[in-house]
Amino acid sequence: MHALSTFIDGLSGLSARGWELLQPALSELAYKKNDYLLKTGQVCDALFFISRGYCRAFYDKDGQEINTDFFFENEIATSINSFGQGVPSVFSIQACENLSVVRFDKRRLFEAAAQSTEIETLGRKCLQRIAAKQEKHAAMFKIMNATERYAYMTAHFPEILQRVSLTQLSSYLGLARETLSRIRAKR
Amino acid sequence: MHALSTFIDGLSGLSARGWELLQPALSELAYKKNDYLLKTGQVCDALFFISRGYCRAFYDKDGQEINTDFFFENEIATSINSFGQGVPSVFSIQACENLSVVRFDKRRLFEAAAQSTEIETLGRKCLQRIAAKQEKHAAMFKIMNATERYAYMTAHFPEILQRVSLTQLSSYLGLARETLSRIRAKR
DNA sequence: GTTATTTTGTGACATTCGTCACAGCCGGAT
DNA sequence: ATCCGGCTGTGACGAATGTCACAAAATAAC
Repeated sequence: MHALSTFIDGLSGLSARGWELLQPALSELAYKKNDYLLKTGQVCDALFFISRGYCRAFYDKDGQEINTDFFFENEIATSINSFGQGVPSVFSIQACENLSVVRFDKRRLFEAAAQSTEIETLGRKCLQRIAAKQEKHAAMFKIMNATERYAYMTAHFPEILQRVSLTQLSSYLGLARETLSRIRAKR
Repeated sequence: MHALSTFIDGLSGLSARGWELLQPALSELAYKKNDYLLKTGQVCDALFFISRGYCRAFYDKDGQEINTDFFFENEIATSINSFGQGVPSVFSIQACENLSVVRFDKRRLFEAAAQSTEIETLGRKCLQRIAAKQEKHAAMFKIMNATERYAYMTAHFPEILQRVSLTQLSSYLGLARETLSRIRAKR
């Protein structure tokens, strides 16, 4: 739980009472590599705080898997659309390594938030961070070409480069594996 | 203000007291076509609820303007990164038509939220909607090619097609104006 | 240590897309 | 009516990217 409390302190913090109210919503879970945290078609009823390992969100386009996101330690993995609107998720979330997570149960989280403004604020800040990540990521595709996108990733998210295979990374950057390989070959 | 109250009711609603607390944060403003709501480099200290007209967010890539977003009636326009983190915005927001907006002042909004959980909840729901929009939009670039992106827009956001010129739309879809013109020519 | 399996690199070629140039069209201003 | 500016379409051509095929390298499994 230590990683989680550091994460929460970085957002807006919680009083002792806030923590107490939050407890019923939390559970520590372990996933094995390739296990699913969420499958396409399911309604996402939880947030997953990643404490160790990493996972990916991917979309199945007639048999071909396209990665739409990666979640590393101290990030929240979820489908915003599914979680927020209560609709089936259009993508899956799968562990890429053995994974330790803290699961936030949606129903219990909302109950806790209803009793404590602190927790409501925490949820807002968390969403703010997710929205900001998506805003930047969406802009990347409009502003940059393939070479620039790769350079941007190496400059701003070197961790992803180190831990994710190029095969997995290519679809996240919106290009073919071979193209990414050739971009890297040019210096 | 009627459009705003309908919008808020659609999120989570507000009691009479909530409305009263929110008032000091709100101001009705009019922008003329081509006026700026936010300029690159400024810190965004407000949310803009669009009640009439529409505006665009665009990034300046060495002289060339690239549209990253459009905001129509009953949407919230802002830079999440700048507003949330208090950092200078990397893009501008500009009126594409004469515009009527309700401005939410950041400082006063936070004061109101501190006094009322309702308003805090409203902020969270609003962010949730923005995050969901970005999540879908970012996925579009990874999952679809140019032709599919255009077809997706016509199917899901016909309003944008009707009101935004193809010249403006092309950069939003991540392609050259001429390419969009040719995609349309093929049936 | 050896064998599978996965990952990465590379060549050949087709397709898509961007860039430049120019023409036609439309609407607003005078 | 005329002019002007912005928007859209189109041709020509080169650059970028995708696809298919296969080999080399790295990693995992036994």
